[in-house]
Amino acid sequence: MAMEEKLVINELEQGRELAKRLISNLKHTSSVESSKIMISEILRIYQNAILMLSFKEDDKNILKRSREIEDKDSKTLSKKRKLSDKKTEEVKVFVGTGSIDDGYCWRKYGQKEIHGSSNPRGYFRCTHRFTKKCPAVKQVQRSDEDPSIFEVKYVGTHTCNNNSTSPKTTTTSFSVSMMVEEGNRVGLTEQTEDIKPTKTEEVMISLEDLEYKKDIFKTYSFSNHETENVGGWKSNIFQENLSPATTSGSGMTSEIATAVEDWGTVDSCFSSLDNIIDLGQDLWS
DNA sequence: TATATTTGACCAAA
DNA sequence: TTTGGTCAAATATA
Repeated sequence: MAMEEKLVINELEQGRELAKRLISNLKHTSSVESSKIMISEILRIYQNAILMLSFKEDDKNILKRSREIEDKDSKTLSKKRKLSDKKTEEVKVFVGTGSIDDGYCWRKYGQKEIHGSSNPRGYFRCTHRFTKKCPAVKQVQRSDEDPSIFEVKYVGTHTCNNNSTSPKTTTTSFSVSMMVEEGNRVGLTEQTEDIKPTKTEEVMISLEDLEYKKDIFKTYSFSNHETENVGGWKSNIFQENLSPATTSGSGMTSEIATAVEDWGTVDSCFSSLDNIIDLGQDLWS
């Protein structure tokens, strides 16, 4: 049985146990608050399980689509713009919920103002681009229509297998405790998708959805730290309004730094997700 | 000191 | 010529 499946089962079992305790609670106590907390936990656990399954589906989609495009011919490369060809050779498409943080390490290498868009687009490459010749690239841009939504475009296939041992090693009991500590948000996430029928498709992910993913990732201990990430890294997915030049920043840097410090036990590879999430929390507050 | 981010410049496609 | 994507030097951070 795959690790992901075990984790999902573990989540569901916890949900069942909590439901039992809730029943007992309702029989023997009159504490409405404790019952509410349990209901909240149960809903979160099931949401976790759903999202974990979503991740698995995403992986299948990636593999399927990558195979479809793999046989394209390569062109002669100029010294620059190496990645331009990758767009026609390998396009990873994330469909569904689990897409923005796939457990890979991303390093920002550029940011551009996009014509007709009020928000800049950030360019990220796999951290292992040079060490493992991993060609994966992704672009992240805040939606004009809804600033709380990020449009994420994945280009290229990971050859680093960086997430092969990722996340999924610890028990989920920790996740529950983290969730309780973090608040009482309950209910299903609302997600918008915009799958375009082009070679590169985009997925729009709500920050609320990311918050739930953050909860999930906190359930894991990340043991596959690459040596090049030992020191950790702070990357803000987006920076805006720092300068009016072709590239600009967003004033999120300090928030991100704080966020990463507060989440020190988590693999730095996930800091990009954390950055997005923290921005989202700012939006909510 | 090593690693990550910022950002102006460069390049190619449209 | 405009625009999007990338490079790489400068800068920031741990």
